[in-house]
This record gives sequence, structure tokens and C-alpha cells, in this order.
Amino acid sequence: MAVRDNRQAILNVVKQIPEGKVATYGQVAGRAGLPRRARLVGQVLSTLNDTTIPWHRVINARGQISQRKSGYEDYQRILLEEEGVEVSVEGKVSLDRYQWRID
DNA sequence: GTGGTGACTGCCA
DNA sequence: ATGGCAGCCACCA
Repeated sequence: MAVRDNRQAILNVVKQIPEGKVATYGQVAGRAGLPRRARLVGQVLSTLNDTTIPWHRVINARGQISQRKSGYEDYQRILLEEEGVEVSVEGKVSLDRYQWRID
């Protein structure tokens, strides 16, 4: 198996996140068979170019939208709110209520 | 081929 | 609650 396939596995998991729910990077990594590779998830999403991937449903373990270079954080907040996910002005999301539960 | 970088996380002060 | 640090490893120049 080529190492490159890890990316495909991650994307596959992200696609499975239901609308109105969110998942953490670590959660996605684990579900993709890559425990403790949360950072890789972020790396992969950052290089994404595919708008069919619901990358905005992936947030960090602290239940917040991760900060990066520019305004994409605000964009992510808007996308989540449109799906019915409440996001505070600080970018916080209530994991207790919106975290994606696997089975 | 080598090395810097980061959409992360858990632990500790 | 907030902030700093180390471990992690694929991506890109």
C-alpha cells in the first residue's frame, strides 16, 4: 500500500460526516485507520482542492475552528451555521451536541 | 535526497 | 480557563 493512499482514506472518512455534525481531526484520523495522525488530516485538508469534501465539518479537539493563514476560519463558521451548527464568535462549537458519533 | 513547515494533540504550569 | 512544549510525519520547494 502506498503511503499516498492515506490521503484517500482520510478524505473518505470526511465525506462520511453527516450534515449538521462535526468531527475532530483526531477522530477522523482514527476512523481512517491512522491513529495519532491528526496533523496529517489537517495537512491533507489544507492541500485540498475538491469542493465536494465537507472539510468545514472538521475541527480541532478543543471544539474550535483552527486558525490558519487568512479568513478561511470565518468562512468555515458560516458554512457550519448554515447547517444548523451553533458556533460562538470565538469559533467554538459544542462537541457535546454536535460531535459525530460513530455508530 | 534533504530539510522546513503545519487546518493537531495531550500534558503540565 | 489560557499558554507553552514536544512528538508526529506527509507535503512541498
